[in-house]
This record gives sequence, C-alpha cells and structure tokens, in this order.
Amino acid sequence: MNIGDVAKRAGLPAKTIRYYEDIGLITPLRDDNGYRRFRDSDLHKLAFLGRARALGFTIEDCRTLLALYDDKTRASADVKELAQAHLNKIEDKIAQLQSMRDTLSELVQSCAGDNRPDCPILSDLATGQH
Amino acid sequence: MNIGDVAKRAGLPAKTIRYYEDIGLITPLRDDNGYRRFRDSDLHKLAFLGRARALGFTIEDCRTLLALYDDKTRASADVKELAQAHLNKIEDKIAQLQSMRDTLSELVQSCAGDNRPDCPILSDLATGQH
DNA sequence: CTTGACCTTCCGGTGACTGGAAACCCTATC
DNA sequence: GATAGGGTTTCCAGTCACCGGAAGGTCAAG
Repeated sequence: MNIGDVAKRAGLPAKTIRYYEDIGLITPLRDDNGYRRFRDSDLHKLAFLGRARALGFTIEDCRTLLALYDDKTRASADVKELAQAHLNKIEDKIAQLQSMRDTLSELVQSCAGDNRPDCPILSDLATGQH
Repeated sequence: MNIGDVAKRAGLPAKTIRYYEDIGLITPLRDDNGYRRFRDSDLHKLAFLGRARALGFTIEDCRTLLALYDDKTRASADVKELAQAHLNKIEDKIAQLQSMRDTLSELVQSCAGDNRPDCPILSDLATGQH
C-alpha cells in the first residue's frame, strides 16, 4: 500500500503519517521508486496511533503504549498507570476550562450586548473586580 | 518602573512582558541605559492581558479586547460577541475532553492493573472494539 | 573594586503537526 | 512520443504563546 491508501484506511493525513515515520513511530518499507510501502502491521500501528491520539495521549505516551503493546510480557499495571495519569491530566484540564467557562459565562450574561459602550466584561478585565 | 517590578505587580514573567512588547501589545518607554520604563498605563494593560489570558482568550483576542477597551465609543455588543464566541470554543473543548474522559475512564476501570499482560486498554487501542 | 542582582538582545526549542514549493513517478489519452 | 493529471518525494517555514539559556551591559551596596 502507498501512503494515500494507508491515509484513507487509517483516517490520518499523509502528512501526519510521514511525520510519524520521521519521529520513528513507524518504519514502512520503500519501493525502488522511493515510495513508502506499508505493510498491514504499519497500517495496524497507524490505526492504533490514531485511536490513542484521539484519546488525547501525547506522542510520547503513544510511543510507550506501542512498546507495551509489542511487549507480550508487559504488566497491565503499567498500561493502567499511564492511562490513569493521562486521565488525571484530562480531569485537571476539564476543571480549569470549567472554571473559565463559569467566569466567562457570568460576564457574558451580565453584558447588555447593545450599542452602548458600557461593558462589564471589559470592566472586569480592567479591574479584576465585578 | 523596571520590568522586574512590573512583572511582580502584574503577576507575569518578565519574558512574557518582553514578548508582549515584541508583538506590539504594549510599548513601554526606554531609559537612557536601554532599560524599559513602564508607565502605570502599561502596568494596567499588562494586568488586563493577564486576566484575559487567564480566561483563555488568545493573544489576538486580547489585542482586540484592548482596542475595544481603548475605544470609548465601542458597542458592548462587539465585546459580548467576542466573549460569546470564545465561550463557545471553551464549551466545545470541554465536551471533547469529557468524551475522552468517559472513554478513558471506562478503559481504566476495566483494566485489572496487575502483573498479567492482558489489558483491555491496549486491546481497545489495537482494535477499536471493547 | 568587586560582587551580585538586575537588565539587554538574540537564538533555539516546545508539540504535533500543516502548508507550500520544487521535483520525481505513474498511468492514460491523444 | 508528448502531455495531462494525479500521486509521491524531500525540505523549509510557520503555527501558538511563550521559555531557557548564553553573552554581555548596568547599577547599588559593601
């Protein structure tokens, strides 16, 4: 398979696939004309990567996950620990965004949104006071 | 005031303040020795920027917000629209993270986390099936 | 006069790509 | 055989909002 086919099947842009090769996540073969030739195992890895990335794992996490996947003697505890740490980060991020949302939502609601200049959003930003 | 004082008062790193000057958000004066000299208005702007950034506005949003703040003939509707658009983005982001969290949380819970290799987290990543 | 705390600019790196340029390859049609 | 249109290659630069560090200038205290 050439990169275009793999891109379609894995649901990843060709650019991204080349990038993943650059950073050593995959190592497709090469045809005589220089084109990358992807094995099923490459496609499989790319799909794995796509799903891991969709869950928000960093590239370095993905590298570790792939290694764990390959290591048939891994302890599931190692995978779980990585996933739990990532989950914690996500929850922190959610909490942070919710806090922003709450503040911002109040500000937006308190703003008349008409053609007068008075604006509690700007006042708040300017003074830190409501 | 020199940059160190302003940094303390505005709660921003000196590096960030220099960066904000670079991209034209502030234009402090200069002393004969080349040191930046900050007026109260600069400090005020920096505090404004710090709060806007803490609410997650992009730098370009901040630029617009500062301009609106300076424009005493603005319509509050313009500010509100910007803030509402940003709020929408935050809510999208929260929803996306919550979806990740839900999936990931299920996976983590279903993983024994012992020293055996069987791991539903890896299985899911590998196949996309639970 | 030296020490140490400031300050300056400049360069490079971050994460995970994305866009674009210039060039090569392959297949199909005229 | 020429050409057109797709696919592919590499490489370089840009994204966002900074941060770290180097090399050097400035200032106040002891």
